[in-house]
Amino acid sequence: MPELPEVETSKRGIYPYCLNQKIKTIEVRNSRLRWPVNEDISEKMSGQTIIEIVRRGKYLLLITESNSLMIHLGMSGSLRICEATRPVEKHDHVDIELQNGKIIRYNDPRRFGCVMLNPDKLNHKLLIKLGVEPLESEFSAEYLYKACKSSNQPIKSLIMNSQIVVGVGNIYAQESLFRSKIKPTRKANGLSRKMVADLVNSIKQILSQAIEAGGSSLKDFTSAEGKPGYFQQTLDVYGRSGQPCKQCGKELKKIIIAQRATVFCSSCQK
DNA sequence: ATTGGAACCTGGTGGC
DNA sequence: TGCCACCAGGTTCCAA
Repeated sequence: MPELPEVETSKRGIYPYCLNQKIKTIEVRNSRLRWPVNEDISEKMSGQTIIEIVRRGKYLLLITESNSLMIHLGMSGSLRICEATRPVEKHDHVDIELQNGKIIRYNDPRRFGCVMLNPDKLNHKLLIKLGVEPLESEFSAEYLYKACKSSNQPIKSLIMNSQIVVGVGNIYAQESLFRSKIKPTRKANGLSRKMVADLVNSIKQILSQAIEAGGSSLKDFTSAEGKPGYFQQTLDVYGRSGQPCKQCGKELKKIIIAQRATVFCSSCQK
């Protein structure tokens, strides 16, 4: 369940192995991802050096002199660094082989992610309309308050809208609303400045903590498991429907907002 | 224009 | 044990 922290952790995990490395070749075993992997991806990227690695929202860009590889982990994707001799496992769809003998291996059971050739770098169609980064200073109380004022949507839908702010998925939307004591169904335009400010702080806090937790598991990034461990962090509401609220003990409720399960405390969250 | 829902896909779980 | 329905998750796109 990759949210922004897992993508950031993946970036940090592969960074030391592929910065300034030349791409030898790209092997595509299954090109049928969210968008088909470009047929000429290996041809276009072979021999190019990765000069920069950028995360934008949940997209990861391996930037070379003339192109970039745009990777999204979707809902079940993961990256790992491994040796060329490592046996291929189920759902290992793409290998980016580097000159130093390492492989960046993309695995994605549900194939909702993508590996795309992108000649536009940050100007790609899918990136251009993304909202602000939640951990940057542009994501401020004023910014979100302004967005809220013009929206009649439930606040949960608004913070999950990537055109407003990127990287807040279903888990952290629920957690940040709990932490800032806001009911997920509240209309965005009905929130006070104070509530919005609290929400912004909660989102920043929770994402930073999750990245930290993921970072602490980075030593395992190349291990057999290959998965960042951010999800081990304790969650207050996500997936805890029917269990007692950690604040007040009342039973947590589950509702559906925009087809997404949403757990909250009807007593703590107003 | 804004919002709601469908679609993509697989693995895991719970019910019978 | 098998089979089936259902759910989870992120994002785009099409339809009210």
